Amino acid sequence: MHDLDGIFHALADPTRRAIIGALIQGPKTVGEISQPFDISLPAVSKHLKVLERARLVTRQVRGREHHCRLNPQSLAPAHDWLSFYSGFWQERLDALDALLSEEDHDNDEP
Amino acid sequence: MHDLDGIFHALADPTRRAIIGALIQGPKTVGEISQPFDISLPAVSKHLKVLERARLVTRQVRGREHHCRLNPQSLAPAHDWLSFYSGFWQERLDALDALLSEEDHDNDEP
DNA sequence: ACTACATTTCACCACATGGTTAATTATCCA
DNA sequence: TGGATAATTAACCATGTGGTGAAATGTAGT
Repeated sequence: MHDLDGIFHALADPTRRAIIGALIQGPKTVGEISQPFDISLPAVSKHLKVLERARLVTRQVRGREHHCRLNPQSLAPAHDWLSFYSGFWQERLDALDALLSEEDHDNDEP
Repeated sequence: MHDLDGIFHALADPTRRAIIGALIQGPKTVGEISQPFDISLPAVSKHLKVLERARLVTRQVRGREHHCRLNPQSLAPAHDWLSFYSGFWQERLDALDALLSEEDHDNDEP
């Protein structure tokens, strides 16, 4: 599986994005993470596993508490991918479109 | 459903990312899009529907051909989200970590 | 040792996903 | 009109997803 599959899939769920948003302030235990959400602890545990598999979150077990920490540099591949496709190419796509529609125009009026 | 759900979900599949990659050179028909892939036309059709729902691709029906066109500015929300979390915050997260581990250190040696 | 606590694992459910083949719709063209 | 072509829709299948409650695991504290 490509890295991007796992990263984008992890980001496609609003609960997981919210977990990331909560984790940006600093490490939190699983219980602390689950607190604002209206879902069971096992559900949160599963979300965390998805985030871990994508390396967006790392875990440090200290006693019975699992401290989860955001690993933002792992977002880089996704960010790079989007930077490549988003905005940057907009102008030259517009230019290409203009060119193509000119061609069409030429064909319409031979 | 939040926009980001659909966008990130659309991007989580390698076939769909490849379709986007193919479409960056300019509009293509469904047949042209499906040509490099080893999957059936209905499968491609489904992928295109996912991309359309996320507004990453628009379609213009001309006769029996459906011309699909990339809509890159629709990637902006995802790009913005990632810009916010990726890299930009890295330094201050590092600073926070340093601060926290100092505190821990203080606690270890009172 | 016993109990409380933090978290995971298990077994299950409803539903979505990505794929298939076959049938359908709609357009082009001779 | 009739046949080829472009694409979708329909019906189906295996697997994955997000959720649950109940049981299990492991650690902390008295």
